[in-house]
Amino acid sequence: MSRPTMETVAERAGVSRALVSLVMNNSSKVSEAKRQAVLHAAEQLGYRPNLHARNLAQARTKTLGMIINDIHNPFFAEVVYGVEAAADDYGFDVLILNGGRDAERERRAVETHLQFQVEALILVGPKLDNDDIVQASAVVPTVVVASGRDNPGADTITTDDGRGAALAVQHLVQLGHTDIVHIDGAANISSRARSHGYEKAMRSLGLEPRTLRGGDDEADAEAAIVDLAETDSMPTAIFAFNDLVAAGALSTLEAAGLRVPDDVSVVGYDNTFIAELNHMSLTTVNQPRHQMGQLAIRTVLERIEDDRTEPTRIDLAPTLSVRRSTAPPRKA
Amino acid sequence: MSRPTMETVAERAGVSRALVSLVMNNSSKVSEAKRQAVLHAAEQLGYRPNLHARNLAQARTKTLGMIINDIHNPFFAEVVYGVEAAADDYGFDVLILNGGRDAERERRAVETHLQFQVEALILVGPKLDNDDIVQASAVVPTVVVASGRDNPGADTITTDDGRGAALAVQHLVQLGHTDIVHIDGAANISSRARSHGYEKAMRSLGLEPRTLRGGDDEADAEAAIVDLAETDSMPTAIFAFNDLVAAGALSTLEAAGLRVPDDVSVVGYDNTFIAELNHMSLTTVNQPRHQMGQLAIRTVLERIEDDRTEPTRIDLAPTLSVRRSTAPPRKA
DNA sequence: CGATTGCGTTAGAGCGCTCTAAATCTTACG
DNA sequence: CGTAAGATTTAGAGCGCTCTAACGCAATCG
Repeated sequence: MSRPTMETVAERAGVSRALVSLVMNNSSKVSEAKRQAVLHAAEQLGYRPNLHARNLAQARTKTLGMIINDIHNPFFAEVVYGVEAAADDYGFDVLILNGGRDAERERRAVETHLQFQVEALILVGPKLDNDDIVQASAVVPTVVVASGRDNPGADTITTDDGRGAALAVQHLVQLGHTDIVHIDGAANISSRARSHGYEKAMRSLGLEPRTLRGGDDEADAEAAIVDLAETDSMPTAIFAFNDLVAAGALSTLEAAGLRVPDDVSVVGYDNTFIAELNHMSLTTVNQPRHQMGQLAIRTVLERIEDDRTEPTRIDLAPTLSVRRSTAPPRKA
Repeated sequence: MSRPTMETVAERAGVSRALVSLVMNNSSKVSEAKRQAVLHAAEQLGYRPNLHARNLAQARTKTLGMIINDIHNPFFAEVVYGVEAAADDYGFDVLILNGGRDAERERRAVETHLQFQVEALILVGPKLDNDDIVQASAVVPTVVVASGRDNPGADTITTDDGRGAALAVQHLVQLGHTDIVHIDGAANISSRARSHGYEKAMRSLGLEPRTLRGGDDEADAEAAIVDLAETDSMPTAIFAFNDLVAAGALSTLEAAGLRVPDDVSVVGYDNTFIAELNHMSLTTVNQPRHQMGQLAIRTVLERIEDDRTEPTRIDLAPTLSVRRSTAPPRKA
């Protein structure tokens, strides 16, 4: 016994299929009597419109596809809230697929979304390389929410990672640090912009940059820190790719008998709630995530309407949230 | 210029539409020559099957709908990974909708999923009440991944929250605590089971339970702690509804000048990565999240195949992860 | 060599819905 | 009372795909 269709409802209500359709889309040109009859029949039958049929018939889906780098990372969660809130305002549904931090999985996710005929693609912190993104944006309006890299052909919403990194460096230098190491984000899309920013800021202040390979999260910081400890080249401050890496640094430093911020200052990036936790109290660079999500939707919907050709680039200003993981260096 | 359809591909390859369909579903009864021709034409045209059309025609979608309580909570993220991995094995796509910690939003999410003709519903930590869940499961196989509550009509994957709470209490009592307060999860689906477990465990050890209203996350712990501090009835140990609440407790306690674990011990629930962070180092109850996700899929797919009538109830055993937020109480 | 088999291919109906154009019913007006 | 103008309602085609049944054709067999 399969689900009731419009036909079933129409029969029950004693009207035509087309009329049921009108009621379901609450058209204004239906008499109140028939409307009630239809709604009543639908209710009784537990009728629910079949979105696939509707999408096929309408040749549009009012659906957006979002792919997030990693649901595990709270940074992305807040972008999602921004996206959803905005999409809701415009009457679009948002389908979320989890990239799982894997370019290949993301590629399949893009494919799935396209087959679902989403009207636009929102890539949050994609692992995909430029080619893939360009290719996707040739099929459907695409916006990348992330940072740094140029994404020819696709719109991007970023915060100025170079500036963010500079904020971190400046803060540390003002505290009196000169030996500042950066643990980067490895292959992460935002990594390059942040490390460039860090290096540029260091050099412009006459300091020698030192960048170590990190990654996405806690575990990825460990190797770098252990390395610093073992080679006896521990700096007085560390600027990490993101809050999770910073958290990992915190743990590993402590495990190595070093205290934060007394022995080493640590700065994170993203201002996730982790940084806010009193016990972490991590100085970090803040990105306006909610706003980024909203702008992503707005950008992509604009592109659905008119079709500009030049890509939109929105670059927001990061800010620094100073907490207790940074302090002046120990006097030598 | 709209997207190419099977028709277009068929023309280009000089075959019939049906043949293209066979190739796309890689049927074995297509000659190699034609197969190549079709694939080549599809490639050239950038053809991509329209899932809506396919779903309509097949009357099945090979898609599962998942609703998670809150993407912001890392606990759910790991369940998601379990679900996705398992679904992948069975060739099902998983659509994620964010409940946003709001019953009304979840209700809409269920509706959206049903309209998308998902073949099953996976509710992770739902805010929905029983009626809604029963109603949904009347339409489509539904599994609830959460805890505690009886959900007549729907399958459930839980960890035994009563047991988990007891583990926490026993641990604290063994350390010598007798004044243990519980901050609950308010309207959360798992809240009742955990607080019942706590109360039962306390009583069975001859101790008087004290339960305070909490909530889902950091912010929700504050009022409870402030209240304890102001009424001068601070216990020697706190058992929190989840890790986020525990983290909030940690912050607020510290802000009130109390040290953890010296003045107050704190136990969380969920063993999220937050608890693991060295700086948090939270003693907490662990749930096998990944496994829960996998079992959810298995359960729900089984129900799609045969249709048993009795609901499946899988109740997994929690474990305790002891870290540095618990210690013997200060000697009076 | 005609009949049989089986493989590869195709025609055509149908999935549940929307949308246009046309049909029907009211109501208003001269 | 006839008719034009609206207001409602409906028939029917079509969205892109799958699936069943049937078709053509080459290989096989007695």
